Amino acid sequence: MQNNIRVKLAVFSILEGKLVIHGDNHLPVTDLKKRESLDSCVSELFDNATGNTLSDFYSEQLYTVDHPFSVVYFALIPHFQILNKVAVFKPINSHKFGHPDAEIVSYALQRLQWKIEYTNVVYSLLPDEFTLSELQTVYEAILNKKLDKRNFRKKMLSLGLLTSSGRKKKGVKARPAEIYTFKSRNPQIVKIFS
Amino acid sequence: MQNNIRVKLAVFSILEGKLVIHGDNHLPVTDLKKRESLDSCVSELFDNATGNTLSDFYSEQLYTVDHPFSVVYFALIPHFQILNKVAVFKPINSHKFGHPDAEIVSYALQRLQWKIEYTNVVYSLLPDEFTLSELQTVYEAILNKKLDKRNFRKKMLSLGLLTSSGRKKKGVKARPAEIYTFKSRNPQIVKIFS
DNA sequence: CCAAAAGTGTTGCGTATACACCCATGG
DNA sequence: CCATGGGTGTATACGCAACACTTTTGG
Repeated sequence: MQNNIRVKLAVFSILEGKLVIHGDNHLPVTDLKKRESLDSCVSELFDNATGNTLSDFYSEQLYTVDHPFSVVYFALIPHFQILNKVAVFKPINSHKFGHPDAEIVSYALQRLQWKIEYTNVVYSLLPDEFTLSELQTVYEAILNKKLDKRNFRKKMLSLGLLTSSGRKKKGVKARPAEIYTFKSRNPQIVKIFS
Repeated sequence: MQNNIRVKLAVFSILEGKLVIHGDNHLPVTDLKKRESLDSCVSELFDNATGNTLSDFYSEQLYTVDHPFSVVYFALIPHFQILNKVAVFKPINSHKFGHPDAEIVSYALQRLQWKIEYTNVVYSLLPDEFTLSELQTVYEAILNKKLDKRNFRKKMLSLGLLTSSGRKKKGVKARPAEIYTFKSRNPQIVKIFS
Protein backbone atom coordinates (compact mmCIF):
# COMPACT_ATOMS: atom_id res chain seq x y z
CA MET A 1 0.00 0.00 0.00
CA GLN A 2 2.92 2.37 0.56
CA ASN A 3 4.49 4.00 -2.45
CA ASN A 4 7.07 6.66 -3.10
CA ILE A 5 5.69 9.76 -4.78
CA ARG A 6 7.91 12.06 -6.82
CA VAL A 7 7.13 15.46 -8.23
CA LYS A 8 8.77 16.55 -11.46
CA LEU A 9 8.81 20.02 -13.01
CA ALA A 10 9.42 21.37 -16.50
CA VAL A 11 10.31 25.07 -16.36
CA PHE A 12 10.06 26.90 -19.67
CA SER A 13 11.54 30.26 -20.52
CA ILE A 14 12.42 32.32 -23.57
CA LEU A 15 16.06 33.07 -24.26
CA GLU A 16 17.27 34.92 -27.34
CA GLY A 17 13.98 34.26 -29.07
CA LYS A 18 14.15 30.52 -28.40
CA LEU A 19 12.04 28.39 -26.13
CA VAL A 20 14.30 26.89 -23.50
CA ILE A 21 13.74 24.47 -20.66
CA HIS A 22 15.46 24.10 -17.34
CA GLY A 23 17.68 21.11 -16.65
CA ASP A 24 20.73 19.62 -18.20
CA ASN A 25 20.03 16.03 -18.95
CA HIS A 26 16.90 15.51 -16.88
CA LEU A 27 14.09 17.54 -15.36
CA PRO A 28 14.28 18.48 -11.69
CA VAL A 29 12.57 15.98 -9.41
CA THR A 30 12.00 15.66 -5.71
CA ASP A 31 10.22 13.31 -3.35
CA LEU A 32 6.90 14.34 -1.91
CA LYS A 33 7.36 14.28 1.81
CA LYS A 34 4.78 12.62 3.98
CA ARG A 35 1.84 14.97 4.55
CA GLU A 36 3.34 17.60 2.23
CA SER A 37 0.95 19.07 -0.33
CA LEU A 38 1.64 18.81 -4.05
CA ASP A 39 1.55 22.60 -4.35
CA SER A 40 4.21 23.20 -1.76
CA CYS A 41 6.37 20.49 -3.24
CA VAL A 42 6.20 22.02 -6.72
CA SER A 43 6.90 25.45 -5.30
CA GLU A 44 10.01 24.15 -3.63
CA LEU A 45 11.22 22.61 -6.87
CA PHE A 46 10.56 25.85 -8.71
CA ASP A 47 12.41 27.88 -6.13
CA ASN A 48 15.41 25.57 -6.39
CA ALA A 49 15.41 25.81 -10.15
CA THR A 50 14.91 29.55 -10.55
CA GLY A 51 15.47 31.27 -7.23
CA ASN A 52 12.00 32.72 -7.57
CA THR A 53 8.49 32.17 -6.22
CA LEU A 54 6.11 29.93 -8.15
CA SER A 55 2.97 31.77 -7.12
CA ASP A 56 4.08 34.77 -9.16
CA PHE A 57 4.14 32.70 -12.37
CA TYR A 58 1.94 30.38 -14.34
CA SER A 59 2.09 26.65 -13.68
CA GLU A 60 -0.13 23.67 -14.19
CA GLN A 61 -0.21 19.98 -13.54
CA LEU A 62 0.53 17.93 -16.63
CA TYR A 63 0.18 14.25 -15.94
CA THR A 64 0.96 11.49 -13.50
CA VAL A 65 3.11 8.56 -14.57
CA ASP A 66 4.37 5.47 -12.83
CA HIS A 67 7.67 3.58 -12.85
CA PRO A 68 8.71 5.63 -11.07
CA PHE A 69 5.54 7.20 -9.79
CA SER A 70 5.73 10.96 -10.52
CA VAL A 71 3.32 13.86 -10.76
CA VAL A 72 4.57 16.17 -13.50
CA TYR A 73 4.06 19.94 -13.69
CA PHE A 74 5.21 22.69 -15.97
CA ALA A 75 5.81 26.39 -15.28
CA LEU A 76 6.64 29.54 -17.25
CA ILE A 77 9.07 32.27 -16.24
CA PRO A 78 10.66 35.21 -18.08
CA HIS A 79 14.39 34.75 -18.39
CA PHE A 80 15.30 37.91 -16.48
CA GLN A 81 13.39 36.58 -13.48
CA ILE A 82 15.66 33.58 -13.13
CA LEU A 83 17.67 34.64 -10.14
CA ASN A 84 19.58 31.42 -9.77
CA LYS A 85 22.54 32.18 -11.98
CA VAL A 86 23.85 28.65 -12.17
CA ALA A 87 20.56 27.37 -13.55
CA VAL A 88 20.99 25.63 -16.88
CA PHE A 89 18.46 26.35 -19.61
CA LYS A 90 18.67 24.53 -22.91
CA PRO A 91 16.77 24.88 -26.19
CA ILE A 92 13.74 22.65 -26.41
CA ASN A 93 15.13 20.87 -29.47
CA SER A 94 18.03 19.38 -27.58
CA HIS A 95 15.51 17.37 -25.60
CA LYS A 96 14.00 15.66 -28.58
CA PHE A 97 15.89 12.36 -28.67
CA GLY A 98 17.68 10.27 -26.17
CA HIS A 99 16.57 12.54 -23.37
CA PRO A 100 15.13 10.58 -20.44
CA ASP A 101 12.26 13.04 -20.10
CA ALA A 102 11.75 13.56 -23.81
CA GLU A 103 8.17 12.34 -23.78
CA ILE A 104 7.25 14.62 -20.92
CA VAL A 105 8.88 17.62 -22.55
CA SER A 106 7.09 16.90 -25.79
CA TYR A 107 3.74 16.56 -24.09
CA ALA A 108 4.31 19.72 -22.03
CA LEU A 109 5.14 21.62 -25.20
CA GLN A 110 1.96 20.42 -26.87
CA ARG A 111 -0.13 21.52 -23.91
CA LEU A 112 1.58 24.89 -23.92
CA GLN A 113 0.97 25.29 -27.65
CA TRP A 114 -2.72 24.61 -27.18
CA LYS A 115 -2.98 26.83 -24.16
CA ILE A 116 -1.56 29.99 -25.68
CA GLU A 117 -4.22 29.87 -28.39
CA TYR A 118 -7.06 30.58 -26.01
CA THR A 119 -5.55 32.00 -22.80
CA ASN A 120 -3.28 34.81 -21.69
CA VAL A 121 -0.71 32.55 -20.01
CA VAL A 122 2.19 33.93 -22.01
CA TYR A 123 2.12 36.85 -19.58
CA SER A 124 4.28 34.52 -17.51
CA LEU A 125 7.07 34.60 -20.09
CA LEU A 126 7.22 38.38 -20.45
CA PRO A 127 8.01 41.43 -18.35
CA ASP A 128 5.16 43.72 -17.36
CA GLU A 129 5.76 45.93 -20.35
CA PHE A 130 6.48 44.65 -23.83
CA THR A 131 5.92 45.44 -27.47
CA LEU A 132 3.74 43.49 -29.86
CA SER A 133 6.86 42.33 -31.67
CA GLU A 134 8.26 40.92 -28.46
CA LEU A 135 4.98 39.16 -27.82
CA GLN A 136 5.02 37.76 -31.33
CA THR A 137 8.53 36.43 -30.81
CA VAL A 138 7.31 34.49 -27.79
CA TYR A 139 4.44 32.98 -29.76
CA GLU A 140 6.74 32.05 -32.60
CA ALA A 141 9.19 30.40 -30.24
CA ILE A 142 6.46 28.29 -28.65
CA LEU A 143 4.68 27.39 -31.86
CA ASN A 144 7.99 26.96 -33.67
CA LYS A 145 6.83 28.80 -36.76
CA LYS A 146 6.76 32.28 -38.23
CA LEU A 147 3.54 34.24 -37.89
CA ASP A 148 2.21 37.00 -40.08
CA LYS A 149 2.68 40.34 -38.33
CA ARG A 150 -0.60 41.93 -39.37
CA ASN A 151 -2.74 38.91 -38.58
CA PHE A 152 -1.00 38.40 -35.27
CA ARG A 153 -1.61 41.98 -34.19
CA LYS A 154 -5.23 41.91 -35.28
CA LYS A 155 -5.88 38.73 -33.33
CA MET A 156 -4.08 39.81 -30.18
CA LEU A 157 -5.76 43.18 -30.03
CA SER A 158 -9.19 41.70 -30.73
CA LEU A 159 -8.87 39.25 -27.83
CA GLY A 160 -8.99 42.20 -25.48
CA LEU A 161 -6.26 40.90 -23.18
CA LEU A 162 -3.86 43.78 -23.74
CA THR A 163 -3.76 47.40 -22.70
CA SER A 164 -1.79 50.00 -24.61
CA SER A 165 0.27 52.13 -22.25
CA GLY A 166 0.33 55.06 -24.67
CA ARG A 167 4.09 55.19 -24.20
CA LYS A 168 6.74 54.13 -26.65
CA LYS A 169 9.99 52.30 -26.35
CA LYS A 170 12.84 54.83 -26.36
CA GLY A 171 16.44 54.61 -27.48
CA VAL A 172 15.99 52.12 -30.26
CA LYS A 173 17.61 52.77 -33.61
CA ALA A 174 14.35 52.40 -35.50
CA ARG A 175 10.77 53.54 -35.23
CA PRO A 176 9.84 53.24 -31.54
CA ALA A 177 7.26 50.60 -30.68
CA GLU A 178 4.12 51.08 -28.63
CA ILE A 179 4.36 49.54 -25.15
CA TYR A 180 1.63 47.14 -24.03
CA THR A 181 0.78 45.36 -20.80
CA PHE A 182 -1.56 42.48 -19.99
CA LYS A 183 -4.85 43.61 -18.48
CA SER A 184 -4.57 40.72 -16.07
CA ARG A 185 -1.58 38.71 -14.97
CA ASN A 186 -3.76 35.86 -13.82
CA PRO A 187 -4.84 33.05 -16.11
CA GLN A 188 -7.80 34.04 -18.28
CA ILE A 189 -9.60 31.90 -20.80
CA VAL A 190 -10.72 33.96 -23.75
CA LYS A 191 -12.81 31.71 -25.95
CA ILE A 192 -16.17 31.27 -24.33
CA PHE A 193 -17.92 28.04 -25.13
CA SER A 194 -21.60 28.81 -25.39
CA MET B 1 8.58 9.88 2.14
CA GLN B 2 5.92 7.18 2.15
CA ASN B 3 2.42 8.07 1.07
CA ASN B 4 -0.78 6.28 0.34
CA ILE B 5 -1.89 6.51 -3.27
CA ARG B 6 -5.51 6.10 -4.26
CA VAL B 7 -7.00 5.73 -7.71
CA LYS B 8 -10.45 7.05 -8.42
CA LEU B 9 -12.64 6.48 -11.46
CA ALA B 10 -15.62 8.26 -13.00
CA VAL B 11 -17.49 5.91 -15.36
CA PHE B 12 -19.89 7.63 -17.74
CA SER B 13 -22.66 6.02 -19.72
CA ILE B 14 -25.83 7.01 -21.57
CA LEU B 15 -29.16 5.79 -20.25
CA GLU B 16 -32.50 6.79 -21.76
CA GLY B 17 -30.86 9.70 -23.53
CA LYS B 18 -29.27 11.04 -20.36
CA LEU B 19 -25.64 11.13 -19.33
CA VAL B 20 -25.22 9.01 -16.21
CA ILE B 21 -22.30 8.26 -13.97
CA HIS B 22 -21.47 5.24 -11.89
CA GLY B 23 -21.63 5.43 -8.12
CA ASP B 24 -24.23 6.26 -5.57
CA ASN B 25 -22.88 8.91 -3.31
CA HIS B 26 -19.21 8.74 -4.21
CA LEU B 27 -17.00 7.58 -7.07
CA PRO B 28 -15.31 4.20 -6.79
CA VAL B 29 -11.83 4.37 -5.27
CA THR B 30 -9.14 1.89 -4.46
CA ASP B 31 -5.63 1.92 -3.07
CA LEU B 32 -2.74 1.50 -5.44
CA LYS B 33 -0.88 -1.53 -4.22
CA LYS B 34 2.85 -1.40 -3.90
CA ARG B 35 4.50 -2.00 -7.28
CA GLU B 36 1.12 -2.09 -9.02
CA SER B 37 0.83 0.02 -12.18
CA LEU B 38 -1.75 2.76 -12.48
CA ASP B 39 -3.21 1.09 -15.55
CA SER B 40 -3.87 -2.20 -13.86
CA CYS B 41 -5.33 -0.45 -10.86
CA VAL B 42 -7.79 1.52 -12.99
CA SER B 43 -8.68 -1.61 -14.94
CA GLU B 44 -9.51 -3.38 -11.73
CA LEU B 45 -11.74 -0.51 -10.62
CA PHE B 46 -13.50 -0.51 -13.96
CA ASP B 47 -14.05 -4.24 -13.86
CA ASN B 48 -15.58 -3.98 -10.40
CA ALA B 49 -17.86 -1.18 -11.49
CA THR B 50 -19.05 -2.59 -14.81
CA GLY B 51 -18.12 -6.27 -15.01
CA ASN B 52 -16.31 -5.46 -18.24
CA THR B 53 -12.77 -4.93 -19.48
CA LEU B 54 -11.36 -1.40 -19.57
CA SER B 55 -9.10 -1.98 -22.57
CA ASP B 56 -12.18 -2.35 -24.76
CA PHE B 57 -13.37 1.17 -23.90
CA TYR B 58 -12.10 4.72 -23.82
CA SER B 59 -10.49 6.06 -20.67
CA GLU B 60 -8.11 8.82 -19.75
CA GLN B 61 -6.37 10.25 -16.77
CA LEU B 62 -7.98 13.42 -15.49
CA TYR B 63 -5.98 14.90 -12.66
CA THR B 64 -4.11 14.13 -9.47
CA VAL B 65 -5.24 15.68 -6.21
CA ASP B 66 -4.01 15.46 -2.66
CA HIS B 67 -5.72 15.23 0.73
CA PRO B 68 -6.24 12.39 0.16
CA PHE B 69 -3.76 11.75 -2.59
CA SER B 70 -5.67 10.34 -5.57
CA VAL B 71 -5.12 9.92 -9.28
CA VAL B 72 -8.46 10.38 -11.01
CA TYR B 73 -9.54 8.79 -14.31
CA PHE B 74 -12.70 8.72 -16.34
CA ALA B 75 -14.05 6.06 -18.71
CA LEU B 76 -16.94 5.66 -21.17
CA ILE B 77 -19.08 2.57 -21.68
CA PRO B 78 -22.37 1.90 -23.50
CA HIS B 79 -25.11 0.99 -21.08
CA PHE B 80 -25.79 -2.45 -22.56
CA GLN B 81 -22.16 -3.38 -21.89
CA ILE B 82 -22.54 -2.96 -18.17
CA LEU B 83 -22.64 -6.57 -17.11
CA ASN B 84 -22.67 -5.90 -13.41
CA LYS B 85 -26.40 -5.68 -12.84
CA VAL B 86 -26.20 -4.22 -9.36
CA ALA B 87 -24.15 -1.27 -10.56
CA VAL B 88 -25.79 2.06 -9.80
CA PHE B 89 -25.79 4.75 -12.46
CA LYS B 90 -27.24 8.15 -11.74
CA PRO B 91 -27.89 11.20 -13.89
CA ILE B 92 -25.04 13.64 -13.94
CA ASN B 93 -27.18 16.41 -12.46
CA SER B 94 -27.68 14.60 -9.18
CA HIS B 95 -23.95 15.05 -8.57
CA LYS B 96 -24.00 18.81 -8.75
CA PHE B 97 -24.24 19.87 -5.12
CA GLY B 98 -23.35 18.27 -1.87
CA HIS B 99 -21.71 15.40 -3.64
CA PRO B 100 -18.25 14.66 -2.23
CA ASP B 101 -16.81 14.23 -5.74
CA ALA B 102 -18.83 17.02 -7.34
CA GLU B 103 -15.76 18.95 -8.43
CA ILE B 104 -14.23 15.92 -10.05
CA VAL B 105 -17.44 15.04 -11.86
CA SER B 106 -17.77 18.59 -13.09
CA TYR B 107 -14.20 18.68 -14.36
CA ALA B 108 -14.55 15.26 -15.99
CA LEU B 109 -17.67 16.43 -17.78
CA GLN B 110 -15.90 19.52 -19.06
CA ARG B 111 -13.02 17.43 -20.40
CA LEU B 112 -15.48 15.08 -22.06
CA GLN B 113 -17.35 17.99 -23.62
CA TRP B 114 -14.13 19.34 -25.10
CA LYS B 115 -12.94 15.96 -26.25
CA ILE B 116 -16.00 14.99 -28.28
CA GLU B 117 -15.61 18.14 -30.36
CA TYR B 118 -12.40 16.98 -31.96
CA THR B 119 -12.13 13.22 -31.43
CA ASN B 120 -14.12 10.07 -32.07
CA VAL B 121 -14.21 8.97 -28.42
CA VAL B 122 -18.01 8.73 -28.32
CA TYR B 123 -17.57 5.38 -30.05
CA SER B 124 -17.10 4.19 -26.49
CA LEU B 125 -20.68 5.10 -25.58
CA LEU B 126 -22.34 3.39 -28.54
CA PRO B 127 -22.77 -0.10 -29.96
CA ASP B 128 -20.90 -0.99 -33.15
CA GLU B 129 -23.88 -0.01 -35.27
CA PHE B 130 -25.98 3.06 -34.70
CA THR B 131 -27.95 5.72 -36.52
CA LEU B 132 -27.07 9.38 -36.83
CA SER B 133 -30.00 10.23 -34.58
CA GLU B 134 -28.68 7.94 -31.87
CA LEU B 135 -25.28 9.55 -32.24
CA GLN B 136 -26.84 12.99 -31.98
CA THR B 137 -28.66 11.97 -28.80
CA VAL B 138 -25.31 11.06 -27.24
CA TYR B 139 -23.83 14.42 -28.18
CA GLU B 140 -26.84 16.26 -26.83
CA ALA B 141 -26.67 14.35 -23.55
CA ILE B 142 -23.00 15.19 -23.09
CA LEU B 143 -23.26 18.81 -24.18
CA ASN B 144 -26.58 19.22 -22.39
CA LYS B 145 -28.20 21.10 -25.23
CA LYS B 146 -30.20 20.49 -28.36
CA LEU B 147 -28.35 20.41 -31.65
CA ASP B 148 -29.58 21.20 -35.14
CA LYS B 149 -30.07 17.98 -37.05
CA ARG B 150 -28.80 19.20 -40.41
CA ASN B 151 -25.71 20.91 -39.05
CA PHE B 152 -24.91 17.94 -36.87
CA ARG B 153 -25.10 15.49 -39.76
CA LYS B 154 -23.04 17.72 -42.03
CA LYS B 155 -20.32 18.07 -39.43
CA MET B 156 -20.19 14.40 -38.48
CA LEU B 157 -20.07 13.19 -42.06
CA SER B 158 -17.45 15.74 -43.02
CA LEU B 159 -15.15 14.63 -40.22
CA GLY B 160 -14.72 11.34 -42.02
CA LEU B 161 -14.91 9.22 -38.88
CA LEU B 162 -18.02 7.27 -39.89
CA THR B 163 -18.79 4.58 -42.42
CA SER B 164 -22.26 4.00 -43.79
CA SER B 165 -23.14 0.33 -43.71
CA GLY B 166 -25.64 0.66 -46.55
CA ARG B 167 -28.17 -1.14 -44.40
CA LYS B 168 -31.18 0.35 -42.67
CA LYS B 169 -32.74 -0.19 -39.30
CA LYS B 170 -35.72 -2.51 -39.70
CA GLY B 171 -38.95 -2.85 -37.76
CA VAL B 172 -39.30 0.75 -36.69
CA LYS B 173 -42.66 2.45 -37.06
CA ALA B 174 -41.27 5.32 -39.09
CA ARG B 175 -38.88 5.85 -41.93
CA PRO B 176 -35.95 3.47 -41.36
CA ALA B 177 -32.62 5.11 -40.58
CA GLU B 178 -29.31 4.40 -42.25
CA ILE B 179 -26.93 2.40 -40.05
CA TYR B 180 -23.43 3.77 -39.47
CA THR B 181 -20.28 2.47 -37.78
CA PHE B 182 -17.10 4.19 -36.67
CA LYS B 183 -14.20 3.66 -39.04
CA SER B 184 -11.97 3.19 -36.03
CA ARG B 185 -12.81 2.27 -32.50
CA ASN B 186 -9.54 3.63 -31.23
CA PRO B 187 -9.08 7.25 -30.21
CA GLN B 188 -8.52 9.53 -33.20
CA ILE B 189 -7.93 13.25 -33.14
CA VAL B 190 -9.53 14.92 -36.11
CA LYS B 191 -8.45 18.53 -36.05
CA ILE B 192 -4.92 18.70 -37.32
CA PHE B 193 -2.87 21.61 -36.05
CA SER B 194 -0.63 22.64 -38.89
C1' DC C 1 -54.23 8.34 -44.40
C1' DC C 2 -52.00 9.45 -40.30
C1' DA C 3 -48.22 9.50 -37.01
C1' DA C 4 -43.37 9.25 -36.43
C1' DA C 5 -38.80 9.87 -37.37
C1' DA C 6 -35.35 10.34 -41.39
C1' DG C 7 -33.36 12.98 -44.55
C1' DT C 8 -31.95 17.09 -47.15
C1' DG C 9 -29.66 22.91 -48.95
C1' DT C 10 -29.02 27.60 -48.79
C1' DT C 11 -27.72 31.91 -46.86
C1' DG C 12 -25.32 35.03 -43.81
C1' DC C 13 -21.73 35.91 -40.71
C1' DG C 14 -17.59 35.90 -38.43
C1' DT C 15 -12.94 34.28 -38.18
C1' DA C 16 -8.46 32.92 -40.36
C1' DT C 17 -5.26 33.55 -44.09
C1' DA C 18 -2.49 35.62 -47.63
C1' DC C 19 -0.15 39.41 -49.01
C1' DA C 20 3.24 44.57 -49.67
C1' DC C 21 4.09 49.04 -48.67
C1' DC C 22 4.90 53.39 -45.94
C1' DC C 23 6.52 55.43 -41.38
C1' DA C 24 9.48 57.04 -37.55
C1' DT C 25 13.70 57.04 -35.53
C1' DG C 26 19.02 56.85 -34.68
C1' DG C 27 23.26 57.12 -36.53
C1' DC D 1 20.09 59.41 -46.44
C1' DC D 2 20.17 54.92 -45.08
C1' DA D 3 19.26 50.99 -42.16
C1' DT D 4 16.16 49.13 -38.87
C1' DG D 5 12.13 47.59 -37.20
C1' DG D 6 7.04 49.47 -36.47
C1' DG D 7 2.73 49.85 -38.18
C1' DT D 8 -1.24 49.38 -41.35
C1' DG D 9 -5.83 47.26 -44.94
C1' DT D 10 -8.06 44.34 -48.17
C1' DA D 11 -9.69 40.32 -50.54
C1' DT D 12 -10.58 35.48 -50.23
C1' DA D 13 -11.72 31.05 -48.14
C1' DC D 14 -13.74 28.38 -44.75
C1' DG D 15 -16.38 26.80 -40.94
C1' DC D 16 -20.53 27.64 -38.04
C1' DA D 17 -25.39 28.91 -37.20
C1' DA D 18 -30.02 29.61 -38.50
C1' DC D 19 -33.81 27.86 -40.65
C1' DA D 20 -38.59 24.26 -42.92
C1' DC D 21 -40.17 20.98 -45.78
C1' DT D 22 -40.41 16.31 -48.04
C1' DT D 23 -39.81 11.21 -47.67
C1' DT D 24 -40.45 6.63 -45.99
C1' DT D 25 -42.32 3.42 -43.27
C1' DG D 26 -45.81 0.90 -39.85
C1' DG D 27 -50.19 0.69 -38.22
